[in-house]
Amino acid sequence: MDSDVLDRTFAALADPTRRAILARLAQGEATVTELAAPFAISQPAISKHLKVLERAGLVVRGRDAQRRPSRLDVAPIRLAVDWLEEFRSASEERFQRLDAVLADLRAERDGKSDDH
Amino acid sequence: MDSDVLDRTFAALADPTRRAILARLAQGEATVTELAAPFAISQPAISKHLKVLERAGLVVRGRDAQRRPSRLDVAPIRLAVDWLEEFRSASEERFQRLDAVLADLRAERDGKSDDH
DNA sequence: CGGGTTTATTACCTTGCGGTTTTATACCGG
DNA sequence: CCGGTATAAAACCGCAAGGTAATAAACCCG
Repeated sequence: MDSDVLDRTFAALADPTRRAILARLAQGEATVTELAAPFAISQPAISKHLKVLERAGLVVRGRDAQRRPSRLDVAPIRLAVDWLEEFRSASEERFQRLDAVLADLRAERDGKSDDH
Repeated sequence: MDSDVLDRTFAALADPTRRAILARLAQGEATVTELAAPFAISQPAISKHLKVLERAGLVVRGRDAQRRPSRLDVAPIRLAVDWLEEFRSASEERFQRLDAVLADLRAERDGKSDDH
């Protein structure tokens, strides 16, 4: 299912620490300790967050000796935005149809005949 | 904090049942039983999902006798899209800077022929 | 009033999340 | 080889999510 990707992506985004990590990674690669520095939580907690981001495909990890630098992959973000945009346009389309109906009613009331 | 809104919005979107409910509501108001019909889960489960969507501000509920029709509010969606777009543009901006650096390096190499 | 319909509430279960501390692993440099 | 550094893994905790079944509450209609 493609739905699982959205599940994991939205779930990954639903945490402020993880969003901050992503924002930091938007500036470029970073190691775990670099990522952990701004936060008041422990290093294993950050590693867990990274694993969540990795499972969502938002983060890819490399290897540089002891370090495991993380870098971004925005592909899942694109999928999420696509879903949101399609959803929003679907709901707006509905309002356009509603507007059309209201316009028809107005036209009929004002005596103008057959237009649809 | 404005972050809580994002937390709740992304968390609400991280469930396929809730995304389906939202897609259904994009077509117009619906009652709980109407929303529950397509799913194999019980009515209280749907009511719980609706409460999650309501807490995220994505759904507003009315009253029509026994019925509690749900309708959409896309405002939190807009916030989520805003965050995603800003994030994506931030990461892309970084790649532009990287491109600029690489171009500089190339220019220097081609110009001064002063390699090491 | 009383029965039917719609929805919410309650109590409960299981699973997973976000955090901790502690311990193990892997690697570098002197 | 040894000490320091960076990261992962394990075991545990509290708590909330997502589900169930059963019951209550609110409302219409005959």
